[in-house]
Amino acid sequence: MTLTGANAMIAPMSKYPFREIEQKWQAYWEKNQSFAVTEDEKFPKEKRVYVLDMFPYPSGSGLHVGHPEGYTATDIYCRYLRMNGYNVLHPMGFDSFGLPAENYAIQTGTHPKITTERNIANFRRQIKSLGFSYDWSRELSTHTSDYYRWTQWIFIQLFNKGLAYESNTPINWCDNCKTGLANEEVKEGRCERCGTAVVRRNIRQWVLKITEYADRLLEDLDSLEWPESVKLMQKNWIGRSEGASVLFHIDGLDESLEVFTTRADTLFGATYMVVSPEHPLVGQLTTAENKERVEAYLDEVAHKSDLERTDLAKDKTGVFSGSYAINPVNGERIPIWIADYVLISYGTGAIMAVPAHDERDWEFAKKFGLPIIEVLKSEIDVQTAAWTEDGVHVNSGFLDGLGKDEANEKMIAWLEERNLGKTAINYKLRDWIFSRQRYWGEPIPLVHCPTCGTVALNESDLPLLLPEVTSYEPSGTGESPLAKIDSWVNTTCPVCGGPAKRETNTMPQWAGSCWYYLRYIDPHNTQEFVSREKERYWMPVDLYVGGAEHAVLHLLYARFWHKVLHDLGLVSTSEPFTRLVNQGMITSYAFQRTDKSLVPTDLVDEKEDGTFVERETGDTLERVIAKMSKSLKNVINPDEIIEEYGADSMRMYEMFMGPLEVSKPWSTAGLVGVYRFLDRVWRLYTERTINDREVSPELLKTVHKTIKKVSVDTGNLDFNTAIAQMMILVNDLYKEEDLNRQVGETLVLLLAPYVPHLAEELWQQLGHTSSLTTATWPTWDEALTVDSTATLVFQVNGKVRSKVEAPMGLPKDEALALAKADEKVQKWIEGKTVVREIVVTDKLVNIVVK
RNA sequence: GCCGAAAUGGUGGAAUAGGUAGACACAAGGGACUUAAAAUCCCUUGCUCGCAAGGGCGUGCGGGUUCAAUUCCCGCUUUCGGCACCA
Repeated sequence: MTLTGANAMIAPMSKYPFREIEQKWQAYWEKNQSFAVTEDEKFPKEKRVYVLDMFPYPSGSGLHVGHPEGYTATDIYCRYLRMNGYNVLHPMGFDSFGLPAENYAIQTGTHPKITTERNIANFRRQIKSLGFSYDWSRELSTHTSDYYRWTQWIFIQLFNKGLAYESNTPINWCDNCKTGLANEEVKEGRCERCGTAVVRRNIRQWVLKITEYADRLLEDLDSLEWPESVKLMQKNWIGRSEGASVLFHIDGLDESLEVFTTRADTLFGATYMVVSPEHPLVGQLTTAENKERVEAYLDEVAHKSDLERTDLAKDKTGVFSGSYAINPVNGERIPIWIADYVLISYGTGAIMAVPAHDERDWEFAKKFGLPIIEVLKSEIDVQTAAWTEDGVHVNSGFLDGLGKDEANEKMIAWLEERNLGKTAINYKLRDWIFSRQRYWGEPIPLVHCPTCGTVALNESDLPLLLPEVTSYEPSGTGESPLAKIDSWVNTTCPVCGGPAKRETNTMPQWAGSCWYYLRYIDPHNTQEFVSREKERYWMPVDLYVGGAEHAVLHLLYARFWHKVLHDLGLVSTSEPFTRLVNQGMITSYAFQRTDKSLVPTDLVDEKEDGTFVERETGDTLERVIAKMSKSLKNVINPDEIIEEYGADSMRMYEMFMGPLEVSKPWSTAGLVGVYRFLDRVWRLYTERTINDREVSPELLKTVHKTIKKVSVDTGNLDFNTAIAQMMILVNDLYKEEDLNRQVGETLVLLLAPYVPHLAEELWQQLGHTSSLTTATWPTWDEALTVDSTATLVFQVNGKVRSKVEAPMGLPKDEALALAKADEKVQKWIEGKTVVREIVVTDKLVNIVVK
């Protein structure tokens, strides 16, 4: 019983010697430095292209089949561009600081550098085994001091520009492990390692002022050729909203509460206010008789995990502070409540509540018996539900009868006149918390001096090396392991020379990936992070391919750094990545019981009729598509695929599966189909006579159509349809007795970007002594791609009744006559009245009858 | 809940300035070769009624626009991805 549906291996049975071929040509490319590029001035600007892959984190589990998908796509594109006369920069490297290596170090005591470099070696071997045309002389890893020296240097530029500041901000804290946790270490509100509920704890952090760039990060999105969905995600993440800030005086206190609202026009309906539990005025607002209850509430909130606090389904909670604010439009005294549905991180941390027209405010008002006043004419009773649609203003004094925009404008003008409010803009985007209390990251190159304050290291003192430590455990105080090394922490101030202490925080993993694309341009420069001239030669990145999981954070952070560098005059472009393509995820098949639980693939049998059963119980299972995961035993290992079928099959199959951008399930059976195709190609050249006998006009047409389709599709990254067309050509060639040399050469050239090893080998067997890497892409003759006849479809009332082959460009009246003369058509129009006749040249004739 | 993407044969997918639905491949079936099997080559293959000729149905579901809808419009359903009370 085979398990084809579960991706069992199917041993190939043929002679196509992919192992020897692939080893031979990989060695050839390496020896000849075939893909090393220089800033050659003979290429004009428009013939220089920078094609970038998102570099991988070298994890211990090795390359996933998802990695080669994007890498193959860019590789094909690069090889295609080179054959079309472009100078192509195509580098690869490793994003090698990061949590898994550190956690492994904590468990085993192995230095993260050792595991990381071992993993890099494995990744490099795996990537090279696929024959990608990277310029390996430019390889970089973010954890090396040659690299992070410049990451630190860029940080100093940000610091000197006033874009870095210290702030106490909450982090995820595990009381048991005595350590801060990254978001990805928090699973369902609990510590991933020990299961303890995660609490929030304030800690001193370095923060970068990305919000200062919010508007530009938003506006410049319009200039980018990125997927609309990614642009939209970034837009929503930045979350610009226009509204007004309004001041509410607090009754009996010499203080005001400022709120941000997008609907100042509903101010007459504001019946209470809410401040976030972390709001700085909470203490002052709380009156003596409410003190106990407020404190109990604050305590309760502090002990809630983020999960509990942000659970949308939960009941609203809150407590009355005892204080009242004055609604500026009508002088009403309205109660001030404290509730955790108001976030300190957005707006001012305080809101005016308009329960009649806001879901959340309505729920809260109902629960605590607060008044609900309709101010927008509603189609429902606002006492029974919130009315969140538009309506003309009622109960709103000078706004009555007005629509939303007009009322809003009038209200803001009214507030401005009295100094009670003004237009305001708010962003969801928050400043970027940039420090981590970790070992395996770039040390932040700052020193805390008792006399000079916090100062940056001199640039000549970079790199600030990551010191050796004896233990990778966090310090237990929330500080990084670096804080435990007195000899490292105690230093001298770079300004006054007096005793000072080093910053012990390290940078987040994002730091290295924020600028790596610039370092590839000039990776061995010891004087600058990148030379001006080289930067101008290559930037911006023309095509950037990677997973959609980086749609927001990495791409937003990198854009932010790039804009800062641009403002400092250090890079020439205002955006780093002109065109972005997200490759889809490669999923796998999984097997589902009727209760929707999944069964690991190795416990499934496929029956003769193609259905699947659970081996132990014999129950029928449904085949579904799921992410590859270790627990489901449906992970495909690229090494095994390359061993069994070769790198060329792997490359071409991943491109043939479907469009690059969509997610698609891996099927080893499908891979075998591509393997068979390559084997057919091989035998075409090795088992047939190659001669110069003239080819038939039909075959010549297929050849030119193929050149055209493969050229256009490859340029558009539509690889699946390009491959299909090459298969059509090969099928046609199999109908011939021998192989025309020129046609054979053309096919090899078209195959070259897709299956470079096989193509090089065939090219050599055809007698060429130079590598395909310098060959010229074939051109097509448009005249030879045009068909002489077209299939005319005859429809009666929109239904296809007959088809004929007719000469191209047949005049409409002749086409119509042809249709009317058609026997089958006549049968359908016989005895009926023709009411309309539609002729589409070379396509169809539609006769409408009654 | 909100935002986004998608839904086409047994399977992956092709085709949209509206004009032959199912290219190419997998799987399945048949044939050739073979002592036999594998490999290879050739053929068939959306469903359905029919001996056939031929007909009917068919691109998630329900409507609409049109001579003509996978494609455009309105309303749903489901799946996947992202975000989490954003005032």
